[in-house]
Amino acid sequence: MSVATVSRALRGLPNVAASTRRRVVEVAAELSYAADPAASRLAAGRTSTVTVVVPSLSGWYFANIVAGVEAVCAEAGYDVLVVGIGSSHDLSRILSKAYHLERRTDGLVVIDIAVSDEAAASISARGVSLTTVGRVTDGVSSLRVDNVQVGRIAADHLADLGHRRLGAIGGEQDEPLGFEVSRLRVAGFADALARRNLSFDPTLVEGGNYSVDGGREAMVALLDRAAPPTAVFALSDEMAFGALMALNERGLSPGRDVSLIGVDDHEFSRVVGLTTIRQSVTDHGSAVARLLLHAMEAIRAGSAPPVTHLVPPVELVVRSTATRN
Amino acid sequence: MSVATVSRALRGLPNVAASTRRRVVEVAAELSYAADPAASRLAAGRTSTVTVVVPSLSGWYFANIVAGVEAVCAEAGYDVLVVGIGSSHDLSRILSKAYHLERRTDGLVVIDIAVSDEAAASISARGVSLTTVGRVTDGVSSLRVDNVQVGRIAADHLADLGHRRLGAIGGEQDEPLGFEVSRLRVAGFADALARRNLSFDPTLVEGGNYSVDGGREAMVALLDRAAPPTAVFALSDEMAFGALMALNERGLSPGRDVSLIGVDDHEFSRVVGLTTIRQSVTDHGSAVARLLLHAMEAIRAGSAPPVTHLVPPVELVVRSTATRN
DNA sequence: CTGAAAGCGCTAACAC
DNA sequence: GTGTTAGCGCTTTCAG
Repeated sequence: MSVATVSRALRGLPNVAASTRRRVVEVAAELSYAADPAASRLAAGRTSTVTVVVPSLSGWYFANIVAGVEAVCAEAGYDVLVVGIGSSHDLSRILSKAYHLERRTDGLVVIDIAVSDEAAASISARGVSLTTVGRVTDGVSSLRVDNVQVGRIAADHLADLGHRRLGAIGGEQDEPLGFEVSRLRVAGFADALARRNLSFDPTLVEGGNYSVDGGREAMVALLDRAAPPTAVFALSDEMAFGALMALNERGLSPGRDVSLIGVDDHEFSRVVGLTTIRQSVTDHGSAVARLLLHAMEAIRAGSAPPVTHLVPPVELVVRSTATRN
Repeated sequence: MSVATVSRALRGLPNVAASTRRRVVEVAAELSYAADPAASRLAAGRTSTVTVVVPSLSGWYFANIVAGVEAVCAEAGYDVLVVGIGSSHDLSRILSKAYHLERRTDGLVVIDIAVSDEAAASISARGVSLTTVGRVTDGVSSLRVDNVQVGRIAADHLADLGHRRLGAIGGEQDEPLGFEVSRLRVAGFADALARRNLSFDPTLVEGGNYSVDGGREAMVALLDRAAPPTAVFALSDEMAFGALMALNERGLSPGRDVSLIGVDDHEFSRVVGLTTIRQSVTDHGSAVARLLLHAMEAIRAGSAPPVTHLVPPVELVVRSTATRN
């Protein structure tokens, strides 16, 4: 029996007699033989590897997305490569010709990092599939929550509770990784207030850098205003935790003195009774990985990959940090 | 100029005239040429890839270790592959002959998963370097905190505060991934108490599964005892957070009614004032990655890889959840 | 110090 | 359906 037949049989290609295939598979199992990945990569150009590009791995949000991606890709037989692009702000490193992206990976999931149309085109030209989370690029499958709606939900809840002087803790002036998330959430927040003819003072938005410390400092800054807000919208739970610290340090009680709402429904939100807007981050990771798997399958079959934009729901979770004014 | 010379020049091998090398490097930069990773893998057997094997990616501890590993490996020019072992309890999948471990990776960092002597031997026989975190195997470089000491620090602190009836929240009866961590911490805890002639009631240890929910349930179970402990040692901060929830639910105040100490110094510990024992997890990841880099370098140079066991320090961080009895 | 040539272990045309 | 034969793009002897 020739190597070619074995190769075909093992990969489920057509033009192999059922009986032949059966025997090959059987013997392969017996010998626990499988194709050398390095060799098939070189010969076929297929890597059986998926690459996740994240700004950082520490941080609840990214870690959970990656966990979701890893779980489904591993299940599907792909290796998963993790690339942290730290503060480099873009994808240029892995797009450089010398990096040989297409020799390293079959698919890319890019998390909360802007992918320009040119970058997407270049990736696709190399035969690499692409999906994004948190940001959308024309013609590439993506997953993102409706951040405008997130902002609206926060504003509506706070306004329903009778709050009129509202603040927010969000991204920095200099958005490090192109988090347009902050902009959208704040826009939704302001919009919902406007619809109610409530005013929103944009100077009551403090940068919180999506970290506990940043949230703490932002809350301190807000409390130091001449007229501090009676309620604040933290754009992530981690920043809300920092805000809680700041309140505690001043002897203020969340809910009683200042209302607070976050976003994420982090495991610890329950611990401190944080009212928040839930998103199921690990599920987002799994979902976007499945999108990628489909795209790679299509490419392998020679058809155009489907373009799907997933917008998973978010949900208000009422706990005790936001109360009637 | 022949391909062989270029190959040698670019990889810094000897037997290349300085002038030749200079020109090659120059032209390569100009063309942004670099060797195709798939091809060099096949030809040289070197992958320039490091694999991190973790029980899970969600969870603060693992995510941070991986972050540390990724940062230094990427810096050193290695791709980093992440393999979640989930509940499979061991490394068998990646050790199977068919997986071709040595064709996928140059080095392995295995986190909190038992590596038997045979497994280590098999890995090393394939020319793959190995380092571990949290557990140690003979002859393989590792990093772990002194978990016995962690337990002692907790016990000493609580005993110093006058507590005499102590409980602990730790691993499960059926240790899922071979966390001997729990055993060691509890052993150190009991030992420190014994040295002070204080008794430790082993039935006051409840499994908490290293999760918030698990910690909560464990604390509930402890509170339901006929004689509940006045202080409890949670073997991780995440479990301590769950314990805090349980206390809140019963209207009990941490510190005042029941003292609590954790382990990790999670970002969130400051938020709730959790007294804890700090370990710098991301640094652990970086440190173990450097160990691996050295080992791989040695292997490449044909020398025996050095075996180093790092035991980074831990540190008591006094906050407000543990107070005088 | 440099070049020629033989693989690394597969996959993909192309014949049969 | 199956076998044969070129490569995939490097690295690595081995001559020179």
